[in-house]
Amino acid sequence: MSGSRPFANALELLRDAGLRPTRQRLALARLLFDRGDRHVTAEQLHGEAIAAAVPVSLATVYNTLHQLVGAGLLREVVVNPGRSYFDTNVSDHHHFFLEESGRLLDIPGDRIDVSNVPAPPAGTAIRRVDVVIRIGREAD
Amino acid sequence: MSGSRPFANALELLRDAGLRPTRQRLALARLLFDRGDRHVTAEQLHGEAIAAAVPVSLATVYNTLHQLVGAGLLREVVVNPGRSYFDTNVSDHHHFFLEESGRLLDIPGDRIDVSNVPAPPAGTAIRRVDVVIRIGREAD
DNA sequence: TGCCTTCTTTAGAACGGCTCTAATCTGTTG
DNA sequence: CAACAGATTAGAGCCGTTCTAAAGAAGGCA
Repeated sequence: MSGSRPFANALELLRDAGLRPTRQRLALARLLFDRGDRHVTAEQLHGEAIAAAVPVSLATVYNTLHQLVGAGLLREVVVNPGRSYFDTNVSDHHHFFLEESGRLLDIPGDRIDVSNVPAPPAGTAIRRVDVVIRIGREAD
Repeated sequence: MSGSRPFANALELLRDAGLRPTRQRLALARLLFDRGDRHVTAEQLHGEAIAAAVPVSLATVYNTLHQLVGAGLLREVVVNPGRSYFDTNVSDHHHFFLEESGRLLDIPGDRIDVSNVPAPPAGTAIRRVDVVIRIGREAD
């Protein structure tokens, strides 16, 4: 009963990120990080918080998500115009995107090799390499 | 003076796609395909059409862009939440995305190797593999 | 403990990109 | 040239997200 214990961690996690551990942020952090890797939209998370009897406004959900992204605890994944996903897995990895259902699935970073990448333009550096494999029903 | 001549092609291009060559569609097709590979947003294209004294509504720009995507003549690129880019290069290739300016740069398909890709879930097939290399000012 | 400052939360308005609607217009076919 | 299907349009509407200004909580310090 130790290791990456979730409950106590939400507090530390927020403190380490320099965020005051408020009721709302604690609840959101737990919803996000207590169940392993997740891909949630702001609205989903908001719904879960409400369902868990934690009244949080949508604005706060967005604020918190962006703060966690800023702290490197969350990653924003863009696969769909007009909707952002937030990924609790911040390790090096990529995604399958199921176009029909809008679901995301992780692909471990070591399961894909991206090689032979050209150098970025002068004065710029690579921030991230995103591989999105769009999949759909077989035989379209 | 032959080959992929632009002007005459706009007509053919639309007919081959099963789209009536209307004034608006012809103008948009020329703006899109007469200058080599481009990455445009709907609003950009709309602005160009207006500037070229071709009165087109934004709704028509969207309609036309989607029809061209459906015909395989254009490709939608999603890198930014809340804004779509349309890419006139439909060959196999990938992108640099300059986060500061919002610009896209093509990377030829043969300049990147994506290998060792896991099989997609049963009953699904890969539709496309998108690699987006996000770049920013050096030394962040 | 209570006060004070700072940070956080909030409802609701606002925003931006995109889509829809229903009326008008234009290409095309016979 | 008539007539119909398809295309265009202005403007309203939609949806995810952000902004605003005011009220509310955390934490520090006397």
